[in-house]
Amino acid sequence: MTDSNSSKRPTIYDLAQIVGTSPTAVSSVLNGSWKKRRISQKLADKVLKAAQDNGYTVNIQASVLRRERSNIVGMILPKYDNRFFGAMAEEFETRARAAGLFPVITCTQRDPALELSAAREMLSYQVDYLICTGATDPDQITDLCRGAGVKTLNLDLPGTKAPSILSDNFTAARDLTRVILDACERDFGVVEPLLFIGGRSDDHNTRERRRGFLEAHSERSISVPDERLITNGYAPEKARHTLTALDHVPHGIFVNSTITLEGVVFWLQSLPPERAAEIRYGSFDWDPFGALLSQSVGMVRQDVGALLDLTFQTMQSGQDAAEMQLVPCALVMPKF
Amino acid sequence: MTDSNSSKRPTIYDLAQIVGTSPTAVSSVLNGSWKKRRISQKLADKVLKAAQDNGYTVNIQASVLRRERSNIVGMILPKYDNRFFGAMAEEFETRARAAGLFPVITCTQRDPALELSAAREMLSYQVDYLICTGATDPDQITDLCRGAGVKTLNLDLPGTKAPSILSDNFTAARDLTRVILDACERDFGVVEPLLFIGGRSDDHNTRERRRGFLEAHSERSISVPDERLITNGYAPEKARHTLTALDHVPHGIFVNSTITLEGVVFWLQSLPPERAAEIRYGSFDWDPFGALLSQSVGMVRQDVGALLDLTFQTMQSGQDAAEMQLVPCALVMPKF
DNA sequence: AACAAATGCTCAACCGATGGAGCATGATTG
DNA sequence: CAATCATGCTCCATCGGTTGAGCATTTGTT
Repeated sequence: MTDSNSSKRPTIYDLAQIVGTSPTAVSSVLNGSWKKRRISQKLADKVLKAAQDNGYTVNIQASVLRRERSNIVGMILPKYDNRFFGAMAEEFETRARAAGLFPVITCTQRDPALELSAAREMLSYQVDYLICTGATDPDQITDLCRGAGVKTLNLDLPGTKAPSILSDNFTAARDLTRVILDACERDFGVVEPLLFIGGRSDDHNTRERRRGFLEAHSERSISVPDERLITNGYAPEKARHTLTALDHVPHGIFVNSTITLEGVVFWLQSLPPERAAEIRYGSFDWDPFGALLSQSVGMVRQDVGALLDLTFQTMQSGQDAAEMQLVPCALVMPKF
Repeated sequence: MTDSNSSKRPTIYDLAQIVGTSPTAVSSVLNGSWKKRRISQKLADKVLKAAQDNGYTVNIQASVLRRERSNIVGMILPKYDNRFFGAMAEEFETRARAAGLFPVITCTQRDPALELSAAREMLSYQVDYLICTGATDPDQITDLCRGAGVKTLNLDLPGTKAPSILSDNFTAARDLTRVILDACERDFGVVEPLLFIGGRSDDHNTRERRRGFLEAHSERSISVPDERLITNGYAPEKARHTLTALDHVPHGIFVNSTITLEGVVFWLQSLPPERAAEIRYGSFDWDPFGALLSQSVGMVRQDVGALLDLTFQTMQSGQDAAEMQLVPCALVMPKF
């Protein structure tokens, strides 16, 4: 039934002994190449039963060591602390398994040094492919991996040396801006430049979103003064302090991330209710609670499924060129 | 500078050739055992430089295969979609790296079959230790791993065959219930049984929280009718439908998870404002947005840091007995 | 019956890193 | 000056699974 004496895990050599055959036969039965190797059904059955009975699990390390491909796909991810990255991780795992691959994810805390050492760790695992999500310096990682013959792909933030897949930040930001402008006009009869808050000006996505933000304003011939564009980081406290310190906050606010939104909402709650009621905001990235506040007029929800479909498609096609592919976002409107 | 010809990654054999020494010397320099092996500083420097120049990374597969310990610690996790599990994953990775171990996390979608196959996969990776977070059937996994000589630990949900580390759900739920009862009395002058919503009655944590909930009521001699205890799952839509269908919802609601809270808040937003203003809720598990709604009177925030400190401590002590250790939670009160 | 072809399996080398055993040197000691 | 010891390194077997080559034996063909 179970293993008799040894506390160690059974190997193909143990199973071979039990069944009375060679390790080669056992290996080929267990890895599925037995048909090609002309092993009889009868022997295969015996081996499978023995494996079952003895709780055999293949030693991936040994297996990968011998083969040329590891079937391991790595993903590095900045954080697990918001819905977007959480969904990316889950969907990545699901798709990898569906494709018969082994996913390995590690999170890098938005720290460039950690990103690099994480990439190195992935190489140690002999990953066949590395997906760099939201990496600060993806090109550096691409270089590192290319030296080891491993292809990479940049997800969510673009690089210049590997394929990049990201959301169409510009279009989504433009559409979201329109919605906020509409809401301000509808609810308060006001046509004025919105406040853009959150993100960093050196960040590709922030730049694209700001471009969409400005585009929607210029469509309506609204000019946006520089002080309405505040990109001093993602941190919630920063946003709250900024808003508190501002002597005039417009009716409409474009919030550049859910993490910044925390600060905005905190600030909102500190206002007298009649003042809070005069605010409308839209946020880039979706959060179930953020969407439910009454001042929320829309949220951009990135299409994680499509991003990852395209990622796997690109990966499996072997495409290696530094092309950028954009995926449309959904604009989620309040349900009531 | 970089590797000259081969697209393959350099091995210790390549470096040995480059430096003009033996693979053993290279290996011992790179893994730190060179002092003990009486390799000269001069040779060590040459090897390190060659490794640097050629972008060498150790082949974990080969290394693990040869050694008896892998230094890999596995964690299985139900989901990445809320702050609690996200924080668990991040803190686990941080602590593992700090201890010189390699973390591998995989998420199992609350699916018992996936949990088991994930555990099997972890064994394939030769993990030295497996942490089962929120597993539906942890004992089965413990059995599987024990057969392979791998110790496990149950985190967040207890098992009966391995050490279990979890939050003190009872105390936290009792304290949270007190706070909600207080709020209802203070704000509305009402003393009545609260509504308990969310979770499953076969789930250990839900049972403990319900026990705390009932304890707080009985302290005040409030009896709770059965229909006030609704544990028909965590899904947000379920909670919303239940609340909508209820002909009388009390002023105070005990929400058993942030995922259920989504449904509660959705329902709240659908009420006329004057009706919504008559509700107070507290929630088990913390979410930044959930905490900011005006009806929120408190949230239990599990102490992820302490949970993982204790986890690593237990792991490193080698303690193997099926003991249960409880970690106190924090009760986060609204800030305004 | 003679030969070819298919069937069913085993052998042995190998993947890359590791660690015990061992072998030259040069330095130290009685 | 032989014996002892420390120093600095190399050799080789090994971990467990994979794969090309190869070897009996059986089956099919003319």
